[in-house]
Order: sequence, then structure tokens, then C-alpha cells
Amino acid sequence: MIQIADYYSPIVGEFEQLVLLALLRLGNGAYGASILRELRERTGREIAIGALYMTLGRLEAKKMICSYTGEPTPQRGGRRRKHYLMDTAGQQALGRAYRTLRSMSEGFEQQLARM
Amino acid sequence: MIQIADYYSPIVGEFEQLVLLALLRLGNGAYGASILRELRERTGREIAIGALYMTLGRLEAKKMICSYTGEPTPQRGGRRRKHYLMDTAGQQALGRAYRTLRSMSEGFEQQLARM
DNA sequence: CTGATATACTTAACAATGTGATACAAATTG
DNA sequence: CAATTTGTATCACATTGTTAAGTATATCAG
Repeated sequence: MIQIADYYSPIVGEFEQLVLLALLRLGNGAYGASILRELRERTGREIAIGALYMTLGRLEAKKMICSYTGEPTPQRGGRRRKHYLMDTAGQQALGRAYRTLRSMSEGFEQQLARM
Repeated sequence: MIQIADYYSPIVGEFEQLVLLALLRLGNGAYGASILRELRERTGREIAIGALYMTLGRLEAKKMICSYTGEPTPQRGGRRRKHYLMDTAGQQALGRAYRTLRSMSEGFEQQLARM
């Protein structure tokens, strides 16, 4: 059981942002493996699967995302998928983080892209 | 004395990114109060001064930024300023973080700006 | 020189987030 | 049901974020 402070913290961490962005990109249907693939392909980082589930669990505990369990798919085997969707709080937090970085980067985009 | 692991960690946290961006914007001459002002004005957040110095100290320990002590200014009083500059590692880390977020946001910029 | 005032930096303690290694759960197949 | 496949969960610890103090250094009035 993940414990979360009872005051609302609108700030999301660096990796949390990446996970929320992956959910935004993938839309409904996203689950562990597809999120992992998206993150690896787009960031080029070697991301541990445990790190991802840990972060998904924390984001859900903070009500930034929600989840539902998928139906078992015939011809496949294996445990059911757990699908994730961004909740309102997650969208707001992601939007804030995005605008903050935009504001701090404003006018330096070219330079940053070449650093 | 800040302790840092002896392996190189290229990933910077959420607030560290903001501080590096402030240094990029301000250029040479940046110091505590000017960095704080820039962050507050551009992000709209209430940032504690201690949080900033803590982060500056950690970034310096990781060799991402360097510092020098300024000369005392006549007609002013008060302790000397400590000026900060991004080092090569900081520029690289900031560039990587920027490109990662760009890649994850690609195609969703309008939506993110309105979230 | 000395205390008052202004300016600026530092640290301790704890909370939140990030990470790798390992364990656990559930569905299909034979 | 055992083996295999697919997928999720958790522990332990490292790193980063935050608040609430405290410490240091420069100028000025007297």
C-alpha cells in the first residue's frame, strides 16, 4: 500500500512527467509494456520495468491517473493487463509542468536543442 | 559537505532543470537572489531560498555548475555574492533533458499548452 | 573599535521521487 | 496440474525536493 500525504502536491517529478506524457501519447489502452516501449523508443533510456510500475502506482495514489483491468485475450496466455488513463489532476499537473518549462526555455530553444 | 556517488548520473531532477535553465537565461553574474527572482517570475511558484541553495550545492558537487565569489560592492553592505556558471556537464545534461521532453511532447504541443 | 543593519549563503532533518533486484499473480497449453 | 508465457507488485536504498532554522560577511553610525 502506497502512502500519500493528505495535502495536495501539484508538482510532478522528472520521470513522472515522462510517464504522464507517454499516457497522453498512447491514449486509452496503454499498459505496462506499451508504456515502457514508448518511453524507451522516445527517450533512448534503459528504463527498468519496476521503476515504471512504482511510478504508475504513485501517480494513481495521487489521483493523477486511474486504471482498470482488461479482459483476458484468447490465444495469448499471461496475466491480464492493467490499463491506465490520465485523470483530471494528472492533466492539470502535466500542463503546468509543460508551461513552466516552456516559460523557462523561451528564447533559448535553438541553443537548448544543440546543447 | 555534500556527498555524491562516484558514478556519473546524467539525469537531472525537475527542479534542477529549472535552476539550470535560470542559469542559462541569466548568463554570467547570476547569484542567489537573481536566480530566485528569475525562477519566481517565470514559474509563478513560491520557491524557498534554501531549496535553491541546496540544489545549487548539489549541482556543483556533480560538476554541472561552477562558482566564484564576487568582490564586495561599495555602498551596499552584506556578504559577498557567489556567482554561478553552467559547466560542460550541466549543459549536456540540460540539453538531454530538453530533447527528451521535446521528443515525448512532439505532436501534442497545442494540447499540452491548454491543459 | 563596536554594535546595528543589510545582504547573502549554509545546514539539518525530513519528505518525495527514482531505481534495480526480486518476488508474485494469472492466463494458456499440453 | 505442471510448464510456459505474460504481466504486475514490492522491497530497499539512492537521489532529489522542501522547510525551517542558523551562520557569515560587508557597510555604517557613533
